[in-house]
Amino acid sequence: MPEPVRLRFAPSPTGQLHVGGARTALFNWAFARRHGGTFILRIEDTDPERSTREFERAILEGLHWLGIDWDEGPDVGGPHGPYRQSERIASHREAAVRLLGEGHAYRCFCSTERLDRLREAQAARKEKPAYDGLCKSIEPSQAEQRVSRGESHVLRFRVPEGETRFLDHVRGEVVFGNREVEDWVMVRSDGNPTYNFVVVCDDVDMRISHVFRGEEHLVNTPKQVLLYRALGERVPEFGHLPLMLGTDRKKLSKRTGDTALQDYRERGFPAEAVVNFLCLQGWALDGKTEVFGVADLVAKFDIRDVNKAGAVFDMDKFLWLAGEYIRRDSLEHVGERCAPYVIRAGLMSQGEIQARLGWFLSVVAGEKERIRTYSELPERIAYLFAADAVLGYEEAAEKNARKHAERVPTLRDFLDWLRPQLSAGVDVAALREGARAWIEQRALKPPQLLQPLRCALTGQAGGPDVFDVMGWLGPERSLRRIERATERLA
RNA sequence: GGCCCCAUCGUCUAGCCAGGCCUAGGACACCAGGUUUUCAUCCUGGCGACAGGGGUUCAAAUCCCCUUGGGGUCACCA
Repeated sequence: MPEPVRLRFAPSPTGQLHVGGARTALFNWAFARRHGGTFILRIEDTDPERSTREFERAILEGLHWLGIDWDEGPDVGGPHGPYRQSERIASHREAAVRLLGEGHAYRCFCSTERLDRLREAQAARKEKPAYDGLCKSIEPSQAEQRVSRGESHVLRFRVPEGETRFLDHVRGEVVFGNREVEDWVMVRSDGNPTYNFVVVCDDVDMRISHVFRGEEHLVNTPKQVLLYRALGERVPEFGHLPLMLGTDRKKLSKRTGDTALQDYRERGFPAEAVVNFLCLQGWALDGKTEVFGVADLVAKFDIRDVNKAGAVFDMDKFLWLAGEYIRRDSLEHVGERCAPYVIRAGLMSQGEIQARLGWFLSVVAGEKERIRTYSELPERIAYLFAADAVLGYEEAAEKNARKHAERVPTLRDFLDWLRPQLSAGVDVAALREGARAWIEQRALKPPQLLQPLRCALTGQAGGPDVFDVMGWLGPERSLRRIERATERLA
């Protein structure tokens, strides 16, 4: 284990934090914490066109939401800052000049047009598109002259002969023939450095010991290893995480579903469930335990236990996990999390929830084991807020009610019994017991009363105990709904 | 297409590195039954995989090779 242990997560603020990126961050963080190392957040904003502070903020917030913290970063500072690549240009420039002086890089004056033509021709001949090295052999002095004349150019890395091998902690030894690695652009014609260049410069400057990232970066690694060597620096340990796949088995993309962490947050997935699910994509705690938290991850995570094969994102399992967390959570907390969705749906205001917190929590308790995400609550309890006179009946609910031929007389009889019971409000427990006796006395099967009653009160086929529902509705509304059902279910 | 990576139930995975303990374990989903006034929860059971072919070995899911299949990547994006 190289010391000190220093890992980083380096997102580019050109969009929302991707769930795959979130998992990468999580694994890097867990490894750092497991080994008492340092976890660093670095913002890769070298693409000024697409990078925004807005996205940067959203990414930081998303990571915080997952419970990931960092020891060094753009917001907290640290001894190896700045932590935004755009602010590290001076150091990049210095490295570029050095590489150029030592012959590890050269100036390339080829125009974009020539490069395009080159690639076209190569494609036509079914060759791999790659830079042909035209400018490789230009004398440095001659190159400097052309530069002083103001000729536009880029800086390319001079890839040596031979092959490049490195040990990947997920995959084992990986070998690339250097002929497959073209002389890639380090610095653009506008003077801005490219990703493959800065990532190495910054990882060197920040003394990064382990680089764990998505498998899509595997092919970049030889370029970077070569650069570390040219710089005379220690090559970090690598680990390329398997891709997260859509149901089409391709890299998870917007086409196959929500890819932004924020989407899941907005859909009301508990953060702990997201973390848990992300862990399960490519890693397992012990092969048996499915539900576990960050403490277990930190205690057991080993990069060598990460799977090599890509993992298909299984929404069913994700939803199951989310529900599992909600079921295990406290009523108060679930209520608190659900409240914004209830408000957004226009069911209650913040003030109403506060004023009737006991009532609200009772309703939440009734649905807690049924919802899988916080956002599922409003649609499930909307019937409580509907006007009694226009409450709609779901098809399945009405079907269940109409199964019973004697539904209307039964409801009428029940209503006669119920009215006096409700004169002093709803005592749910007493009502439930009373109704049970009532059913028994008439030698009815419970569904004969309860299914029409459920339809009358909720218009839904499923849901919590009907007597709880009456408690929530209160006496007047309960009676009104049952009265109306004696007509509607006729 | 070149290069690189990968391959256990439909899906996530354990087992593989250190070959026998594997009649391949768990979970999601699905199906059946039980509990419940319905739905959900919960409980029980079922379905269901070592991609194919060669080797190595007394013994292979585990090691090697080939085939097939899948994926990633081929920018002055990151």
